[in-house]
Amino acid sequence: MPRLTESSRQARREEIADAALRCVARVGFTRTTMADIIAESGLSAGSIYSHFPSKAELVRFASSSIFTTREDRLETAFAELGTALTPAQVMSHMLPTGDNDPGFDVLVQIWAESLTDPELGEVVSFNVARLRAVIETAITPWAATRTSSDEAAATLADKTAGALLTLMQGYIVQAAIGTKPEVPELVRLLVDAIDDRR
Amino acid sequence: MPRLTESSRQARREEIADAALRCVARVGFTRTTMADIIAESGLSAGSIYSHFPSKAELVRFASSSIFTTREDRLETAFAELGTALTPAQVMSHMLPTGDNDPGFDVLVQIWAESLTDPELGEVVSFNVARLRAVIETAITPWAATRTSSDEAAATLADKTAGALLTLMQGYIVQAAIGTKPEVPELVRLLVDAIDDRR
DNA sequence: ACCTGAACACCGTTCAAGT
DNA sequence: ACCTGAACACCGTTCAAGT
Repeated sequence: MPRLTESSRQARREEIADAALRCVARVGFTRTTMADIIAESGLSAGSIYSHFPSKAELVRFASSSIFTTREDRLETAFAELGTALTPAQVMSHMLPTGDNDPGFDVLVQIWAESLTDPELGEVVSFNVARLRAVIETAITPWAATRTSSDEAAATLADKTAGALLTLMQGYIVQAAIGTKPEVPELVRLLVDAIDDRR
Repeated sequence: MPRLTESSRQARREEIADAALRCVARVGFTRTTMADIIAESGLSAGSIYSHFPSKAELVRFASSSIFTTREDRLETAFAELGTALTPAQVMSHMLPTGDNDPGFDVLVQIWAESLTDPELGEVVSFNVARLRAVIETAITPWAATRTSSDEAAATLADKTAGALLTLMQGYIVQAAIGTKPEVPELVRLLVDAIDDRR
């Protein structure tokens, strides 16, 4: 059999990863079995292992594509919304309130898995950094209106992006394990509660 | 062999759970194996299975004791600090900044596991509710200073407790997977960023 | 009743054999 | 080169046999 071209090798890897993601959507991350993925992909065990050296590596690949999909969607949304976004608007767009986003469950499971899989940890770190950069870019115009120099604006945007990320992670955990908070109310309550200068 | 008294049965269950928790501290939650727990406890497989019907049940028991320990510690700390706590002070006490708390990793792993184990999900829900109640009690005097009726104070304390919980969960995720935020700075940044009334 | 440890079923991975 | 599927090693659980 002739060697697959590089692009069809890549396509095959994505086909396998997609099968894995369909399993994850159905039975959860940790509970997804190689036998599930084998059945869902329609390939054989050996074939899958000729494309991925291990289940862990497959999971990393699939996780990475989950992150990338979210980040790309967000980047596009921010670009379309124009440049005058406040942090609160950014938060609202990152945390869609309508549908029961099954992706949140998967995110929490990936975070947990990354704590015992250093290589997956790197995938997570990389993507947290990218998401942070996306947020930072989106709020930089806002930061510029509150500071006097470009440098100060960059610092504020950077640090604020980190804080928003932390709040967003809390929202995701809360949405996954319990009730999904209302973003505007959450924000209002926190501001009322925490600002000790009032 | 005579039947163990109820209290020594209980003691044996805790002995096994403690062995499990030592394994979790060493190799992580998902990666802990029954063989590890068997070796660590010094008992045999059959013996452990005469005290717990499954690994899942053992994990639930151990998880529950992790939560209870944290909640008890917090309740005591709040009681000792007196009744005039602000939400920001409550946050600071829930998220110790000094040591590299390994418990945060375990919490994230328990949250993830609870998403595919409904019974563990109940354990988590129960303990989130208890933690929320502990926070609510601690901030009720503060809420009373900002409202005109007891009823309004109770509502504010309840909703604020939920918001603090969400922020705390974000902090825990952030601390587990990346860099631990500084609580005061996090709070200040969020307030500056999010309050659209300024 | 409580405990032991060999045995079983299941899941991740490998490998000899096909095309 | 890519694929197949039986075989292997490992892990959760059971069970006949001990005290």
